[in-house]
Amino acid sequence: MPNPWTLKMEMFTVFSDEEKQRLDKLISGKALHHAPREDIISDGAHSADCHVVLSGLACRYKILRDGRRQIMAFLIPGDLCDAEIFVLKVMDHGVAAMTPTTTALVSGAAMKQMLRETSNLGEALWWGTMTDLGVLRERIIDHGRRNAKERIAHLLYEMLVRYRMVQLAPDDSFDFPITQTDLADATGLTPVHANRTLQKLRAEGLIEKNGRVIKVTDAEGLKKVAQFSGEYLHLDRVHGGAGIGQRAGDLV
Amino acid sequence: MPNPWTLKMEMFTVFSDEEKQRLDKLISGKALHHAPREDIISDGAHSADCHVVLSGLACRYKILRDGRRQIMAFLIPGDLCDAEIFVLKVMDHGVAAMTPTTTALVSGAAMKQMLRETSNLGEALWWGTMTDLGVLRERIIDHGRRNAKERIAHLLYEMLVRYRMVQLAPDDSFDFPITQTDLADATGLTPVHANRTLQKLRAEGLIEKNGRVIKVTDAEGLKKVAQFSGEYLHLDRVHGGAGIGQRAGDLV
DNA sequence: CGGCAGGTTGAGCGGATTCAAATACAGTGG
DNA sequence: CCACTGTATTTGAATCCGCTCAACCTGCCG
Repeated sequence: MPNPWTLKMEMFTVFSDEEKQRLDKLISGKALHHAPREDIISDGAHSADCHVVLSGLACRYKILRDGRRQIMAFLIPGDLCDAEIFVLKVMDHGVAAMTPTTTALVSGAAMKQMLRETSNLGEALWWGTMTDLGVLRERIIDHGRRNAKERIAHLLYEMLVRYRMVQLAPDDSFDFPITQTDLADATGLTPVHANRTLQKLRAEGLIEKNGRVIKVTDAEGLKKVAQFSGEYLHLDRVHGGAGIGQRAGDLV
Repeated sequence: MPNPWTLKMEMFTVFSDEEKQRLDKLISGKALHHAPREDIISDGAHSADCHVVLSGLACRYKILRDGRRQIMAFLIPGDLCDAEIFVLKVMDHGVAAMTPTTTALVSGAAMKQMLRETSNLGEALWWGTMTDLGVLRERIIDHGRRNAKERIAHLLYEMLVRYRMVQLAPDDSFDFPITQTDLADATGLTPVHANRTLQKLRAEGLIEKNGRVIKVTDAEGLKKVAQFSGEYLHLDRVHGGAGIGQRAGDLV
């Protein structure tokens, strides 16, 4: 089973065996274990190396002076936590683990060099950054122009697609053990309202929650209420091989 | 007077004369003129080259199926419209002129090469992309955790700082001829509510509007209402020279 | 002068918040 | 095994921020 980082980037390109091995080697170095609520990188910190999520769930967040918190993104296996370290002095937000999470510490120098290459690897890293931008823009639309129900539906559907990318959504269900307070901080709602909205989505038979796992019982329905359109994830593998395996676009 | 693109990037680094000339040359090619409301790049389009705003005002936007519009970012002189063209097949949003706008068409190949360089230029381009990410994240906080007044104040203060970067905010006033409907689409409010909120900011003596130009009459006050903290713009010139000129951090 | 886009104002409504209390649940230690 | 504790979820009721709808005003341009 390939590592999630490779899996994710293969949504964009096709790697040679050699390239895959190179990626494997990069993340096979030091693995870090983070307890829930522990910062993986703190706001204002700097690091020479960067972190790739291997398992678990993390989030980008920022806390305002008056204590209000906003979660700006969820990070799942395969996601890069801190691409900014290559040029910026300090992080302008924090990244924290939400569940027990493991990350691979990847040499900043090696990453930087890879980004500079004209290769599948360099392109794929770029693609990751650009789709991160796309995801953030979509979140702005969520908050600005979608109501509570659409907003939560959109977030959940996006998570479904992203989990599918790294093959962690068997049967349209995925491990997503966040509290409703976390969900509220991510969607810009209050915990109470997040709760009531979630109940509606369940009542309409779109999703189910069994403990830590979310099961999307009506993917098409959820997609429809969310007005989801997956172009912003750019899952159109450019150097598509001869029909081997699943086409990336089929995931949305 | 240096071009705005160079000016902006000099908030991050210090260019040699040679580097400045190279930038000048890059944007001295074809200049494009765009009428208000005209797309500079359309959603779904692809281009081999990319656009740098030289004058005027543009925005990134997306329109939902039901007609709702969200403006995700404003682009002012010095801003790069479409860094994504290097790796992505198509734009996942549109960029439109809001006023008569001129852009320089920069060769995609030349840009791509520059990004690959280990040089001040390459770093500066990266910095631009990373701060774009920061700005988007801040917009998410705006929408998720700030009320109408804080939100508009935050946007306006950010615009002030960004106009200062390219020396277009003499006396804390800048040309920002957007309609209240545009402002509403950017802040996730309705035009009516944007109007009332704007009135409050004026009544409190924080801003003034004279025709097309916004004058920030009480910068400190506006900053306070907005709970503005400028770290996310990363205006800390790394290779700072011997105290020549204004320190970038003084702009926030 | 008429037309039109943008700005302003008022009144009523509603989605989301706030505050508060009740319930469910998991872990811990006696 | 159960009482105890802290955390998360659920429910209710009152309130408010921002929305909707609609009218009116203003400045600009043909």
